Amino acid sequence: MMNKNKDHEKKKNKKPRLTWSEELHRKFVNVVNLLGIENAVPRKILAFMNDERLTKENVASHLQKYKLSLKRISSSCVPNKNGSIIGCGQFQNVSPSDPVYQNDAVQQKPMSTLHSDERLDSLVDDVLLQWWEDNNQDPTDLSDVIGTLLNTPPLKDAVNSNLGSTQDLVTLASSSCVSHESIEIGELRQEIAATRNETRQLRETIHALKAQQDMLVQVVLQLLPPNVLTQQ
DNA sequence: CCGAAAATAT
DNA sequence: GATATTTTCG
Repeated sequence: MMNKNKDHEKKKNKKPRLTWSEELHRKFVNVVNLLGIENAVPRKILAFMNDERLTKENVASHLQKYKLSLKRISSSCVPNKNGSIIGCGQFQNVSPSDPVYQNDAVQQKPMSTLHSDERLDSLVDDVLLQWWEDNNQDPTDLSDVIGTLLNTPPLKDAVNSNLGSTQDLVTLASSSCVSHESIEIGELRQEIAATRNETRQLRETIHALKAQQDMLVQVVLQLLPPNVLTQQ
């Protein structure tokens, strides 16, 4: 009808172009990790995210891009698997400026080579505190509450690796203490033991919570297929 | 409904 | 021109 009326000023019933803020993306990744890339299909993701801003198409589109980025990353880690010729000289050629690292989650925790003390601190400050912080946030947001734990893939690994290095910590601390002759080695040991114990408890808590969440996810998934409201 | 590809918008 | 997001298609 309207002559040369471009779609410009037409904001009738059209939703404005969605932009995936970091917050939205984080939520998205949370849910995807929660469901597992396996069952992460648009409808379920949408239901779990439960965000009025989103439409199934939005999610589908973002999922497509997300999978592509995952694909790129994994393939750059495992160049090939052909049991034939061609010496495996393939090097990773994904520069830090690669869009993959800038746009999509998949952030690596740069704390794998820190020294014992720092590692412990990192564990507490950078991971666990983060976790608590996130978990204590607005408990009305299902996706956030549920996703937080799994949201931080580095969490489990970080905890385990640090837990594993606790032994080293003990020996390290002991030796350095001995060399400085009698500096309350007893207290030190105690402290170490306490920390160790604390860490163990935290790990247990995390395991428990994860189990709870996994269970919850299963329940919701069972409840989903029928006809959960999915229209926006 | 899903995922991939083509079309647009930024 | 490159990306991000939307729309079309199978």
